[in-house]
Amino acid sequence: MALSRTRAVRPAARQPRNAAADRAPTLQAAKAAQTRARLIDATVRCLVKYGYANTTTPKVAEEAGLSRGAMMHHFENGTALIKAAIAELHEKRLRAFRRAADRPEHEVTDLVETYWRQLQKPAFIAFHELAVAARTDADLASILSPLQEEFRAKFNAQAEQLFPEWLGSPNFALAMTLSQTILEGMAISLQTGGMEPAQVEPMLRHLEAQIRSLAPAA
Amino acid sequence: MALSRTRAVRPAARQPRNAAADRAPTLQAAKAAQTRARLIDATVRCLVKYGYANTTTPKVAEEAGLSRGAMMHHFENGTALIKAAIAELHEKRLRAFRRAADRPEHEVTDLVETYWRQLQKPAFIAFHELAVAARTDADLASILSPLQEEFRAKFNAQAEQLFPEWLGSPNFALAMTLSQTILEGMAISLQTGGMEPAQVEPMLRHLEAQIRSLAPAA
DNA sequence: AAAGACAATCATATCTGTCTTTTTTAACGG
DNA sequence: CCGTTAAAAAAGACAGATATGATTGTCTTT
Repeated sequence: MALSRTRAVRPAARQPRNAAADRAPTLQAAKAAQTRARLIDATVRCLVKYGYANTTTPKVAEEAGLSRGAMMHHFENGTALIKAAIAELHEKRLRAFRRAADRPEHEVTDLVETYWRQLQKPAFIAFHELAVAARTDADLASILSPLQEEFRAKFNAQAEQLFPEWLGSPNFALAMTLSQTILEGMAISLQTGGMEPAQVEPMLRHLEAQIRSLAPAA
Repeated sequence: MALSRTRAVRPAARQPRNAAADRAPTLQAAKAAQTRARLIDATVRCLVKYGYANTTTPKVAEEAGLSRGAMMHHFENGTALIKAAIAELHEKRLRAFRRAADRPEHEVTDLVETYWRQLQKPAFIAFHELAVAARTDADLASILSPLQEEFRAKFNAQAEQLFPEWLGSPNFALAMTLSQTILEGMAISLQTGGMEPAQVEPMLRHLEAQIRSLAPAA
């Protein structure tokens, strides 16, 4: 996709057009929002199937079952589409954690299981695809970095709220980093052929034991 | 780079030409080997600087200080260049381990330190760049997969040889996977902005403690 | 003279952004 | 209630940029 900056200053045409426009509150043109969602979804699917580099506007349009012209009507350029997809992925990650936090039982190892399940979903693959691309793409990085920081902060806050007994423990940050590193590292290694799938289960159980041993006396 | 397969069947011209050719053992034209090495080096540098997707033949040629035409003289197409770079990276990884094994002192945690240092080098970034691209590029994957498996095997064999007391321990595989996952996961997270650098040291120390506690009674 | 190293150029393919044209569809007045 | 109309949606066409493989030409070395 390459995220190229628009050369000329477009005459400010076709602004993002928030679903519920200023004065016309309800419109059948709320269907536009649905189409936009369809395009964003197609973008994420393309990220997973083709990788960031090969996620081109024609491919996304085809994946969404639309013409490229129609697609450009909803997103003025490829950058806008990627931005929207990133925002969508980010919110999806946050929502998933909120859901997990709303569950009644809060076992220490629930976080591990929940996050691991998260990492199996396409959203994580797409996000990693973007994160890797951002390493050599300053524009992409400027979009992604703040969101990554926000996610880390909310992740920690969520965990702190779920397990108040950890509050103030010097082991808290370590346990968080350990969990994230191991789980995300495994997810990536699985995708890129770096590790054998048979090792996943033992690793999960070991991590759970680790966390328990790091926990302060309840 | 995209690793596209050559369409027509080239008339088998210009075979790889191993540095020391069959009968003409010594030639000043061994400079060709030097140029090839320069090109391979430039390729790795480009992988780090621009990422796999943006590592194009013009960029590599420029980085090597050669014309693209000259480059095509040494590597008939971009695929051949990438293949050579992969082989180079693979051998570099293996050599680094052999060097580490030749050192006299074999502390348990030496492996951690040594591997972690390895992961800071450009070679690992380049390799991960390739591994991620291979997820959606079957041709690249067919080249990379066997090498990854070979690396894993040699990595384990090396460790087993260095620490014979682990032999037969059910914890051995776990310790190996744990080390690889944590260290590689951290290296990637650092590159992609997924974790805070301040957390690296505590993680390294924790991993070392982990390995010690997994070790069988000496 | 012959071969290899190197350079320059050509032709093709694809992606991107922009512009123009057609089709659909919702809104409004008769 | 329905037909007209204007805007939105969709499709298509076009030019610029860039990457790629291939071809041809030049110069040095043996």
